[in-house]
Amino acid sequence: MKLTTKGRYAVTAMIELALHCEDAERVTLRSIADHHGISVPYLEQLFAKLKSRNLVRGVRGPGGGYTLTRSPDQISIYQIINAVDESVDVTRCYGREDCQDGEMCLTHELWSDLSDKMSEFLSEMKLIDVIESPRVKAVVQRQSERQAAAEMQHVVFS
Amino acid sequence: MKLTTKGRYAVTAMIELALHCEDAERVTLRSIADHHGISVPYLEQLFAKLKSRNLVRGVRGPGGGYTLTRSPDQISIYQIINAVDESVDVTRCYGREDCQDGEMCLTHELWSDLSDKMSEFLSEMKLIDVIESPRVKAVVQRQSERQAAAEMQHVVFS
DNA sequence: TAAAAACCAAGTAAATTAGTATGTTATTAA
DNA sequence: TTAATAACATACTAATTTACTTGGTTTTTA
Repeated sequence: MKLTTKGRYAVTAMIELALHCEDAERVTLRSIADHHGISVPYLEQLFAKLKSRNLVRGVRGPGGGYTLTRSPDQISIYQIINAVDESVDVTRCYGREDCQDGEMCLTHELWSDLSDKMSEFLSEMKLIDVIESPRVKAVVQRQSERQAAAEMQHVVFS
Repeated sequence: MKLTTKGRYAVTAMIELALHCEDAERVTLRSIADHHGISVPYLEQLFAKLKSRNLVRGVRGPGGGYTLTRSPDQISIYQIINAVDESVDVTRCYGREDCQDGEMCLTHELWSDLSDKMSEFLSEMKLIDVIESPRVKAVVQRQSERQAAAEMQHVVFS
């Protein structure tokens, strides 16, 4: 279990999909990139992994984009973070004198205990729990209002 | 909140101190380094931070080493991890168009929510909870048996 | 048929992690 | 009093990971 900004990017991106999954709207990486200041190819790398774990589905061509494969209550934060942050080497102690006879060393033991609890916690936390938190909802509300205004301007001037 | 191998090293080292705190025994960085295959100067870096957060006390000279400043039920895993992994920049979105007017953006909001829950979880988890877990205890038991045998040999041959 | 988007691969810059080297200072035990 | 031990300190380096860049191809829609 590792928790870094990389995982945060993935969760953030998945939230964007979750916010548009009701109307089955496709979300482009371009829009996520613009919204959060991440480069498109970097997102592509992350989405390749999310796709291989069957968390998202990609649709090519104009009007294309990504959607969730399941509803946001079926996808845990753990799954997302685990998809992009590949396995950490908890096995650093393997092959050392302290760890012979197939017995694992103290570090390994205790960290995997801790890691398990962490994983359990993040497994229970679903995407829907995050997007339904009041604070997040308030921000989404403000953003969609602002976006509506921007779109209106766009329609007028294009 | 960040969770990497660096934090794991720090927790591991603190466990070593916790295991010897009853008899007020001092633990040298040398012994931790040998035990876990980490370099002494790297541990020194970590312990400088642990010390500045007042989690450990160092005693110089022969017979010296480190001890905990408090009992293991007074030190949380969160405190340890936070001491060595300095603040992550959750503020990547500051200053962008989306985030004007002092309003924080969605990413920031949801990740800090997640981060808070994580921190809460790790704050509740004390050093003593880890060293008292049955699986960890079993390993400590085996190690101390083996160490006793090694020490006996050492006495005989030195 | 042109544009939009996913998809793909290789390389690079920046940051972080982990380690090395070379000290000094304080303390203890011989 | 002196040698050894171990904390404390600083600067540099190697390795790894993170984030980005570049330059494509393929698919699909308007």
